[in-house]
Amino acid sequence: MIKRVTIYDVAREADVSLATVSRVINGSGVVKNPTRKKVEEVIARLGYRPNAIAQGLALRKTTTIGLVVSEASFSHTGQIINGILDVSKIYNYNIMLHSVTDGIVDVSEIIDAIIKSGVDGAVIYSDKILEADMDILRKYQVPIVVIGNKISGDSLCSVYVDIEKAVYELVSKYLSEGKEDIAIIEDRRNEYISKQMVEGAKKAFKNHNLEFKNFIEIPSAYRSSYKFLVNYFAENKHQMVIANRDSQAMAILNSARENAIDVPNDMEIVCVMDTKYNTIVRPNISSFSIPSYDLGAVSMRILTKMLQNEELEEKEKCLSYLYNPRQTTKNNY
Amino acid sequence: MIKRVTIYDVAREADVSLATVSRVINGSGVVKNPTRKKVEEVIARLGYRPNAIAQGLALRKTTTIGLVVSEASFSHTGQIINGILDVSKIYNYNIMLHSVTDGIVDVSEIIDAIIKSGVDGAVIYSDKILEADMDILRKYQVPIVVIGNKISGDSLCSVYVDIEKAVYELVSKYLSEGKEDIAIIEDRRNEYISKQMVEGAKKAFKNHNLEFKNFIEIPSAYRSSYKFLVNYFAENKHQMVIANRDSQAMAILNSARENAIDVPNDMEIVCVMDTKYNTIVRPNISSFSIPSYDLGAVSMRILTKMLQNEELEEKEKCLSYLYNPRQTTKNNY
DNA sequence: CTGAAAGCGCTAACAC
DNA sequence: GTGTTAGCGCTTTCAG
Repeated sequence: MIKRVTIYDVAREADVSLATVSRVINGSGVVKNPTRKKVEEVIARLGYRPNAIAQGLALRKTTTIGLVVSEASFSHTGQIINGILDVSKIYNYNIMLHSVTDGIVDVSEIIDAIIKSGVDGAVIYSDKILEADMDILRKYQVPIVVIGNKISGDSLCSVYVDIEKAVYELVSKYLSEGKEDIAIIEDRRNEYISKQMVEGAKKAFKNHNLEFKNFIEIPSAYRSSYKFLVNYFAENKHQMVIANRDSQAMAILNSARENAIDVPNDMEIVCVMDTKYNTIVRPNISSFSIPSYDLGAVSMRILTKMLQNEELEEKEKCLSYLYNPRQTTKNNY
Repeated sequence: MIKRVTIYDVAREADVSLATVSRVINGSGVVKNPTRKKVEEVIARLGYRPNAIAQGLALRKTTTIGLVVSEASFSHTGQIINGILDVSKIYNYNIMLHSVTDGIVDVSEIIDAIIKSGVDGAVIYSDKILEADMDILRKYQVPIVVIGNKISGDSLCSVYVDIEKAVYELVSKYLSEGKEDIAIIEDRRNEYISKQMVEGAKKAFKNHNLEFKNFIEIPSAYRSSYKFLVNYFAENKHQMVIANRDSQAMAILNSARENAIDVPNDMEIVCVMDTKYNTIVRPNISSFSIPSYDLGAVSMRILTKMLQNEELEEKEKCLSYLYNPRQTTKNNY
């Protein structure tokens, strides 16, 4: 950021005042047409670009929003980011990206960076940021939209998919068909979702006067759940198993095949997150489709509304999922 | 960004001057210990955080770097982003994320945003940003690191993997075994890589006095290459085919299975990008492993060096790949 | 319709 | 050691 052409240069060159230049670049106030033309010509000639930092200082807003994610490499997260990026472009916001990587960064540093950078708002998609952290942000007047958790508050909204309900409905269906040996696989990378899945199952079981107990936790000794699952399903079998991530569902599928368990006839599999891999793998994996891109896009849209004090119809926006029965389940419903 | 506690508040409360406060928060200059203590106490009590925007203005640098990617949802891109994020945390840089999505954003807007935001530097991983665009950035003194293309210049470095060489070696190996029916699948989303792959193959063929001609282009009518490939391999077969993305390799695998083509005995498949899905799918897909995370991490590291005028051992950094023969190829070498 | 001037919050000479 | 002050580049009253 060495010497660049500034508004002074433009003003001098066009023989007008700073104020006038400022008016033409912002379209604020009235400027006579010839004056405007002249200024615009100089701007073009000099290749002047307003310095957003200085604007930020003067206006006390940055048209930048902070985005916090846990892990950028999941396809689901990528989609969310894409959604946010696309909408933010439309409303001319910049995105400051932060990630909560265990070990390298701790949450307090991120909070710090967010506050210092003076973002106008933030979108958070991460289990790792807790209520307490968000309190700090709110103290600094940062409007926040949370993705994935149903939560709201003064300057806090959320966009989520009701996973609990999804699982509840699915499990209920199976129970009413008399299939009671249903298991849910933990997703250590998404504790919150795992919890919701279990809640949904519990409710469904309770309705049938049964108790849900097949929550399969991944022992922490395993670096990847994949390894564990391949072992587990070499020795265990359920009528139906629900996993969160595609790779988990695939692990189950693989070990089923290796152990001559027929999917879907001996064991059915449903995956919560829907990614393209679910339809690439054979058999195609039945799954809910969680609208990742929309989660991102909608949350960004809501944030823009908050920032412009527009009316919000609801602070907790629930996006609907679709159930896509494919080849790992027996009944299409 | 409403009224926040400023350096003035701290100075007044601690009964010292701005300069002193500035000195303690920056660790610059010398401050007597009791004074320092007092200031630190006030800072803590008031919850003061320096405003990075104002700092940016005063210092004419932002400790923010711009990151441009084509598409955030590929696992490969996600890994690159993770690498960049981790390193940027270490050196205390913020990341401003931009994506070049066809239709929604055009490149000139991104260039504009980057310049206006006054980033200290930029990392670009996108085929869509051309030389001409980078020239503009350089005119504005933005040091740039490009990922994926071998390129360099005044304030321009790059980090890449020599895909051409990888393919050259692989193809040479096959040719020397007398396997000449080798095909390469176009990846429309990564034209540059496709081009390199073809170059590598051409050279290898030329060495054997042969001509490479099986570059399979995906007709633009197809929204996804997956569909096309399933059709193509229902009617065609090669001794060996090389694809770039995992989903393409899987498409080939699927249609091979459906058409009773035995992989690897009737047809071998190699994928360039290595993702976890390559080892999840059965048979496991042989592939090169392109160190995505490292591409990101190294490029960010180089950028920090450029920004601090540290010595750079090379402006075009080539990262090495590994070849992982798995179950879609016959020979392990 | 346009210009002058006072900040926005912070840093960095330069004094004291 | 610590305080004073002049910017950094821009916006926005308030006069004219």
